[in-house]
Amino acid sequence: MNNHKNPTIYDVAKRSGVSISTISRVLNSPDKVNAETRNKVLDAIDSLGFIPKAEARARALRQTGRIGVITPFFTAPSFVQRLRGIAAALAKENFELVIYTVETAAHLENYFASIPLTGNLDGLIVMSLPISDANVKRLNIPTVLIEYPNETLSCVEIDDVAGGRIAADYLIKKGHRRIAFLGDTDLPEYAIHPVGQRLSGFRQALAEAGIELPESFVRLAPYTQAQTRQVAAELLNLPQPPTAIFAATDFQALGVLKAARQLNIRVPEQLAVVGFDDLDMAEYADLTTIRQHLDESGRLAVEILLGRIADPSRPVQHIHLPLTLVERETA
Amino acid sequence: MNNHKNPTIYDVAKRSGVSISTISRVLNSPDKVNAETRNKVLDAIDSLGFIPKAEARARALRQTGRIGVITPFFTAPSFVQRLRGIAAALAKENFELVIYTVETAAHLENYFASIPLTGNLDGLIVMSLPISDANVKRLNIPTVLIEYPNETLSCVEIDDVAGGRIAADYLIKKGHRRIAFLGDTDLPEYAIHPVGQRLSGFRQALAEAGIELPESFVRLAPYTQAQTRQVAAELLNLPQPPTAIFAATDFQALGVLKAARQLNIRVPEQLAVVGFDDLDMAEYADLTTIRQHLDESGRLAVEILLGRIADPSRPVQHIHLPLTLVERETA
DNA sequence: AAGAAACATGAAAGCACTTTCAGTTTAACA
DNA sequence: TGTTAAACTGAAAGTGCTTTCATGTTTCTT
Repeated sequence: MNNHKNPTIYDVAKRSGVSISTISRVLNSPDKVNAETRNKVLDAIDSLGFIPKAEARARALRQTGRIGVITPFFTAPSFVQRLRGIAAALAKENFELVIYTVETAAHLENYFASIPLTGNLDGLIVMSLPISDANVKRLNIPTVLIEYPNETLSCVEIDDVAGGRIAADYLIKKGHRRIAFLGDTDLPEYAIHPVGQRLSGFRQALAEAGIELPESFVRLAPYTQAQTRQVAAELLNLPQPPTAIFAATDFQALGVLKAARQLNIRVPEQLAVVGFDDLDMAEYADLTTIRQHLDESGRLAVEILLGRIADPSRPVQHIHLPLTLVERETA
Repeated sequence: MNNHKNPTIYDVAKRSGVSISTISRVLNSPDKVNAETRNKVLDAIDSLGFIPKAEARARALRQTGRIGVITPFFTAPSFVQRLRGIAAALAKENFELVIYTVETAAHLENYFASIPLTGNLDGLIVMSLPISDANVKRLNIPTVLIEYPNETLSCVEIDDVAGGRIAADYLIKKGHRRIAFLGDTDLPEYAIHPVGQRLSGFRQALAEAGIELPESFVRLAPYTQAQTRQVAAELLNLPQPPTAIFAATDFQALGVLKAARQLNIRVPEQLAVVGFDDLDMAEYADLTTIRQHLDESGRLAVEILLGRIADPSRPVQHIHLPLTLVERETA
């Protein structure tokens, strides 16, 4: 009857003509069962391909650890690259990787409500997402935050403000005076907004150097190639166009490069472009950019987390990953 | 009494003065419970430190709400894009995504040995990895293969041979006669080799059109930008260089474009380039390519898998995703 | 104000096993 | 042959949770 389903110990019992108790005994204390009966049962188990589930589960939950990652749904390449660092570090340690992608604020709230209770995890990494103090309090497992600071939790932070400064300083040093900013507007309410920070560092550095940043030079575009190109083109078609553009994201920097190419503007001679992230793509495009060590940030988060799991008494760590300028051909 | 033990929902029920059904409800469908009652229950849960036992839940539910994906370690962007499709589809259905990354053959074998026993998954997706008949037999949960055919398991297949033909036919139609192929050599023993198939389709189509494919026009390079560029440059520096190159992968197509740019070879006027995959990057680079609907393949695999989980009597499905040529600016 | 519809809750029946307890065999021994 | 201890085995009572069904309560119609 129950032919190709998942067999239970009832099926085995029927098949071997004994009661379920005996099956259970064969499994758990074989010596208490008559050898003949035992063999009959074992045969039945084999022929049915029976796998005792509870036991398997128990073993699963004990032997291999599970760590969860809550991440914005990975459209942006930078998330993926961080995730890659996490996966790499985890694979080495024989931990399972459970991924929770969030697409709405409710989604996120939901995860925070249920994961600590029911997630069955040994540790949690929250990637590029904000977490309220209330939710922090609810967390009953070791947790590491990436790209979001918190007093009581370990974090791997990126100093986006400093990143903005680095970009500005570099462009200023190169002699540029008309420098524009291009960021993204995709700011779903549940996400964090590093772009704003990058802009603010950028602003500060320009101000300190006594360089004006007209509002027409600060542009935001949705996070798509087409729209970024469009906005970049507007910038470049200004009567007094910028001689340099700092894009808050490599992905958008690529859009700028593309727009420049279409307008026959030579890079870096007529237009310097600096990105942010140092995605894999940046190397392909020879993009000068601010590297934030995406892979590394993931790896580091895992390291801290596993340390904490192994020894919960370890102190909370707040790590600031250094940003570095990668000088390539676009600026 | 049961003071510092592991509290159960019975304890919570007693503490909050409601029945266990209500506890279960606030855990699983909070909106079905009066807010006041819910808060009482939540308080009790908090103060008891109650954590529902996953095993009991899984037993009652007869499913775990977790589906696993075995994937090659995601260096190649195409894996990630497929994964994205999977994650998107799964999140909608409220399933957890557990990722197992494979880096060695032993690793893979290991997963196949342990996952059926211990994985405690409702279903499994095996992405771009081969699976032996012996391992197929061991699998005791619904499984869908991506990019690898199997008689007894559902699969989402890519017709790489046809893809190679499409590329060749297109370039031939465009008038090219000296057409080269650039594939990758990173063929770890555990992985599948779609590039070989693409080459073979490409070869066939050329042969049928009576066009010669000299061995010097078939080049393989490791899957890195630098080495791809190098090999592409060699191809382009041949005394009789090709007028078109079919790269087995978008990632490598980008390398070719880059090499051409460095050699001041105009694309598509002097050199046509066709890629394969249609990665996000392809759009940025305006690359003409063979689209294999990566996201879609992931989504589809999930759909089939969940269908099978819901109703195991559904027949095995073998889906061939259509390949389409996306004509952009490089050929 | 009566009846309908919508809500909120609890009782109880699973789910797939484990374990205790008591009954039945069997084998050994006088 | 009759006892008896040892060895087996099954019935049944858990285990912690979900879910259906039924019963009470509200709230809404008209």
